Amino acid sequence: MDRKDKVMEFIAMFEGLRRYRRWFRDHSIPVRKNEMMLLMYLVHNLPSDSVGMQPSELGERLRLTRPTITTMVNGLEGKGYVVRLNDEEDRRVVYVRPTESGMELVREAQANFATNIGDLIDYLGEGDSQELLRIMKRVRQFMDSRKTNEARGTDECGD
Amino acid sequence: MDRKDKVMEFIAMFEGLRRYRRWFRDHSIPVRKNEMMLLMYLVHNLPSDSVGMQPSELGERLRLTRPTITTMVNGLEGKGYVVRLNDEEDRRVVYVRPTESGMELVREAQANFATNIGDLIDYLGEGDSQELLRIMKRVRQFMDSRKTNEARGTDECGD
DNA sequence: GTAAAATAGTTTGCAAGACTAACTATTTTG
DNA sequence: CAAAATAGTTAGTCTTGCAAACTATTTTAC
Repeated sequence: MDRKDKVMEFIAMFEGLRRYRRWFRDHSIPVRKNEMMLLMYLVHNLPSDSVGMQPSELGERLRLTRPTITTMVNGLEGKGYVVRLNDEEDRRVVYVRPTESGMELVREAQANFATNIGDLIDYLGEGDSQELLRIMKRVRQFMDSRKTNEARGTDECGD
Repeated sequence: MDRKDKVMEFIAMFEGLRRYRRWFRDHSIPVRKNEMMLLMYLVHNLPSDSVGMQPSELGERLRLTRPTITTMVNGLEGKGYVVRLNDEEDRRVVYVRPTESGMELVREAQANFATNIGDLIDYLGEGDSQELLRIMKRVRQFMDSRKTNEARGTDECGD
């Protein structure tokens, strides 16, 4: 395959993927989709011994800027799905922590997500879905290294 | 791996990817990114014997609604990168066609895209990049079949 | 052969998502 | 201790994309 064609195929692939969230547009959930994603990330990736995750760390993990995280956390906090906790050592620091009701919301939403994404996993089969995850982790690694290189000298992720 | 974990991994994968476009945020290009994507699609997928592509078809291919396509075409037309042509047989129909300057813009932008995505392809290597495209085509197939099932009885793509 | 339905595209108005720049409050460093 | 750095927030804005309602044309059904 021609190099240029391959680049175009990659672009088409990424474009097609960007709108995957519509699969599980669920009007019944009481938070926005990006808030739901943040909450799910938090529930699944918060170490059990940890009091919460900092907005700045959430931003890095999800590739979003801090102001964006602030807005999302505001929404979730207003509805009682997360709480903000202050660090008494370093009073600049805030920890975000899901509440019981936040964890419950994630459990409910997961049935919905699992149906759609589960179907995809079934469709792909064990081999290809495993393989996809493996390769996509490498893509993510590439993205992260690229971001680090470009972030020199700027306040934040810089783009 | 637990089924629920796998679903979460897929979600994290998709989320991380959604913002891939920032790689080639190029402030020098004189159109919006979504307009650029439309233009690239048009230039690369318009059969050489065809006078242009209909907005409705563009919408299907790119998974966007017709009003969205209208807006994007307006932007591109205003800057002279595409033209609208009327079908004399069926006067409801419009064809969108890139101009010379539109094709030139795509050629220029491609150097930029090729650098970034080309680096990714190099990073992944021949095997994994080929494999990724193959699996992602299957993901897209799944998405398309899913969309068709849900679109029954609605005006348009329905979500 | 015309009235109703369907189709193609557009206009309008809006909501979600995410950004930058500028700000406050704290902590670290020279 | 003053200056720089860090964490988070606020304010304002831009992009993307949608749904609903509209116009114009063509097809269908009686």
